[in-house]
Amino acid sequence: MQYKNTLNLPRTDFPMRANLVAREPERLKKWEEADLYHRIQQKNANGERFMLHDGPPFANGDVHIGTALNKILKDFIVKYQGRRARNAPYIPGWDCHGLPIEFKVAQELRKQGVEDPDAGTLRKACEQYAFKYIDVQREQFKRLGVFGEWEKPYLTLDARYEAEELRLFADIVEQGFVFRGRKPVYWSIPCRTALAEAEVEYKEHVSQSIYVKFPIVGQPNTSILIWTTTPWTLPANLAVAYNSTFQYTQVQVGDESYILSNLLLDKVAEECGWSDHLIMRHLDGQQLSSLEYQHPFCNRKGKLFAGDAFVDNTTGTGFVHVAPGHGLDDYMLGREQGLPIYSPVDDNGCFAYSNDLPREEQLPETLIGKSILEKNGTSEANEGVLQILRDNAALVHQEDYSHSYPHCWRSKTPVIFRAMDQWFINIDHQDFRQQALKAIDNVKWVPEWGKHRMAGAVQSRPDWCISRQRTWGVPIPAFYNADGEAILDARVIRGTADLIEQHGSNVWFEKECRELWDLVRPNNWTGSVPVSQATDTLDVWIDSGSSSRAFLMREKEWDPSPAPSQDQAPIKDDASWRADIYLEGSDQHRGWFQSSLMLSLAGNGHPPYKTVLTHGFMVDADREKISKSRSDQYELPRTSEAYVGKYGADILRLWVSSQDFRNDIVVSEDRINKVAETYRVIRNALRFELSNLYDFEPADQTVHADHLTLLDRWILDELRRLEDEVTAAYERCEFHVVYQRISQFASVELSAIYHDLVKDRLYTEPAESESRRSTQATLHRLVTSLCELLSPILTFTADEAWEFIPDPQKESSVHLSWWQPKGLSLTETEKDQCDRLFGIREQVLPELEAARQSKTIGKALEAKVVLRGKPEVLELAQRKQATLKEMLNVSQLVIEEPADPAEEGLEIAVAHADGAKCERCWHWENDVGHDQQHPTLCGKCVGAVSEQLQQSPG
RNA sequence: GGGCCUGUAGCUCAGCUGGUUAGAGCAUACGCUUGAUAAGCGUAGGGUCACUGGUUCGAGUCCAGUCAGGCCCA
Repeated sequence: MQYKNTLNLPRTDFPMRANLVAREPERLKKWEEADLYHRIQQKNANGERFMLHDGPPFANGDVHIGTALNKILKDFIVKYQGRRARNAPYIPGWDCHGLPIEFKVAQELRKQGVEDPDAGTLRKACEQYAFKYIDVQREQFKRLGVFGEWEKPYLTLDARYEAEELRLFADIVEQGFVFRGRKPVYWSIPCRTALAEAEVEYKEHVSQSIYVKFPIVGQPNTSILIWTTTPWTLPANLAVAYNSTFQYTQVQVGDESYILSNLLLDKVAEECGWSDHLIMRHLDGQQLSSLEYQHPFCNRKGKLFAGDAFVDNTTGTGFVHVAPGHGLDDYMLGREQGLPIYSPVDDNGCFAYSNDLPREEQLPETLIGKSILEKNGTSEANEGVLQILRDNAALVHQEDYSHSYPHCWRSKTPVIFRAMDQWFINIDHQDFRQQALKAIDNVKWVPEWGKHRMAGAVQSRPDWCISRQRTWGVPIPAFYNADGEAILDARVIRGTADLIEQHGSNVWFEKECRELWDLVRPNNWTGSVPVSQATDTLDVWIDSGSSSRAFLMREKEWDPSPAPSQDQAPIKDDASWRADIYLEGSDQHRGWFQSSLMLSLAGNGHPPYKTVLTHGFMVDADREKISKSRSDQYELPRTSEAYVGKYGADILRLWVSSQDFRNDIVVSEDRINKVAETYRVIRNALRFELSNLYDFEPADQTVHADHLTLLDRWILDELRRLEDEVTAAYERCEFHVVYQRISQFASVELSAIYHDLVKDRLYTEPAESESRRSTQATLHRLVTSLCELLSPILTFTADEAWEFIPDPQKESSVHLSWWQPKGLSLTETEKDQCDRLFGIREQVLPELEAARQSKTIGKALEAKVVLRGKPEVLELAQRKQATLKEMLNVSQLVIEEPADPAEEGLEIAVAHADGAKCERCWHWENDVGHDQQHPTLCGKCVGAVSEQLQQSPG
């Protein structure tokens, strides 16, 4: 007879192999058909509100693995909150405007032969492009198992969004934050256009490197020696920068005396061919700051300032000529020191007078009209300046200098830096910077250093340049009058917002000025009449940074989830619209976190968030940043799709959970493979539990907690601890703690101990026996709880396992289930008993191993363990002998008094078990063969088999 | 160059306010099992806590510096 068939061996259709890549899409479809996200929202509609506000990714390209990480982390939080019955919607967003799209689209249009598209054409194409990638990314995000309002995301190109953004902007304008100023931008002369960083290509270029004498006022024949590689910027020179940490030296060369950096002296002397220069004295920053110099060919004087940030010791003379209209460092220094942003260059790239200085202090007339654009390697402007320097005997040295220099991506010519009129937000308006710092203090930052970093960023940030000479963005609703003066008025902006809400922002670019003005002009307008509208767009950081107004404050319009029922009291807090949490990479301290804070604080009076959580960046296996230039060395492209396609979303999600995201995140195949091992351990533990519940009906077969066996109660006490710790970790968003705790619980408490020990009773006891039902009731609680605890992370697997749990009462998906603790607490007595019994086990296990090593036994069931000790030592072992025998997993346990009564402690002996091996339960028993009908069975199994035969005869 | 942060076994993490021979899990090696079997169990090895110096009776834990790496700024 096949006694194996009389055992209650595990059965389940829950597969051991996950095959996630193939199976996950099926489950996604199922969720979609069931409208699962909305069902969760319905169920939690009356729960406590928890709003995680999505930082909108840029609608461009495939989802990068780093973006996937961000979305998965957000999903952990939202899913956890939902499982705790909180009303936690997730409305994803997309950042749709901006240069990368415009740049890409312009290239594509050029390929189609459209050289200079008008604004309307370009914007239409950009919009299409953005929508295309919203679709692409939406599918990729959904594939990750992220739940959300995918079909109704918030988009920064949405007319409603743009309108609200402008209304927020109007409020800020009204308060006087916005002013017009000048700032240098990249300028392409042939294209007659400003360029953004992304439109600039760095190429090798040969420039003229020159040392120029700047005579010191009041010290005849004494000059500071400056260095530049752009002679044409000299007419715009207004200052000289030194480094206050360097030492400077005055040297005598013939009749002339020069001041320069001590460390660069030898190099300069060699280049200039000084053979017998004499060091006269050393100067420090203090002394330099009191000097004044005469411009070498313009009728004005300048001062020296410390510019430690950009004056270095590797090239030049240690003095950098400063032209605030022609360089970013120069501009910053100029702003600090209150210098004019002087840029005597017109749109054609030719020298021209400007309004920023009195005419008599400006450049010599002979230079006017000379072009900076290079032809065959030389430019009129450079040559003109060099000639004047030579004429004035101010040129000390000149040579060719090859270096990397920015070029226009279209015309391939070197770009120039040129100051242009821009709109700015004055960060210090009405003490705003201090207000912002105070607000930062009242936000919770996780990790805490985020606060310092944010404060540091706000402290040092310059005024915010918010205008861009671009087309694909929200227009700045400014006009110009006949005198070229700009008109920026809050009422006009609000009028424009209304217009845009109706027609979209293309209307601004498509309508003639007069028509537009008629539509947006305030009724009581008394100002000048515009002749043209501005074509600048707002910095895209204004777009996403306005989401507090455009999304959070009008969130009900974006979130179609059911509203809470009437009986809930409305929230009185006047800042109830604030998001509970923002979660983005640490780069956003200077990006979205900051733009959102500044705009919301200025426009809404509050920060937009209560808590800001940051995650680190992805790095390679060798902890270096992921770089495109090394992409061919990587196993997989760094896209979400590549990883999902190879491992499945749940492995990717588990990998995200496995690392402390506040630090850098290491991404490598090796790492993910290790996580996949953990996944298998967890999956197998679930499978074992499910496979032993095939004949369990929780409704009428469950065993009350009080009647469970000690071992069952013990594991449920462990489960309670797990539930507490995991829940606390979820609350703190420490998902790596969840991962560690659950994976260790699965491999130690469950697999190595509990599952291993209860197999015997599950398989060999009669199906209906109390101890088996007790264990099944316990397994049922375990697997239910594990599915719930895992569901935010293993979104697919937890739901898959959930379906196999026998329970007619349960929700149709684990994601609809509110967490109920399934653990329990042992009494003090029980706890003490368990501690001591496991203590004995700890001592016996090594002895069993020794017996195995010496081939006395193979598996533990072949062993007989003899414990000897004083009665008081063995009292518990005696009382709980059956439990202890089970815990040791041996066939025979003998408890004896010691041969020598003086002997202290516990003596352990292991021998081969007596009797014969029972064919059915594999225990070694002395009563095997006592039954005639079942000569190979032990007495217990004879009983079990007979019972079974009676119940199902035949 | 500046600001912020990180650096504990091959990997992922613990290690609270400084206190006995630095802990888990995974991975590895070697056994056992073959009734969770492309599974399960056991045992073992593996760390000068990045480095150097300091404070202290005592430091992975505090301080200073160095090195490596990350984000941001310049």
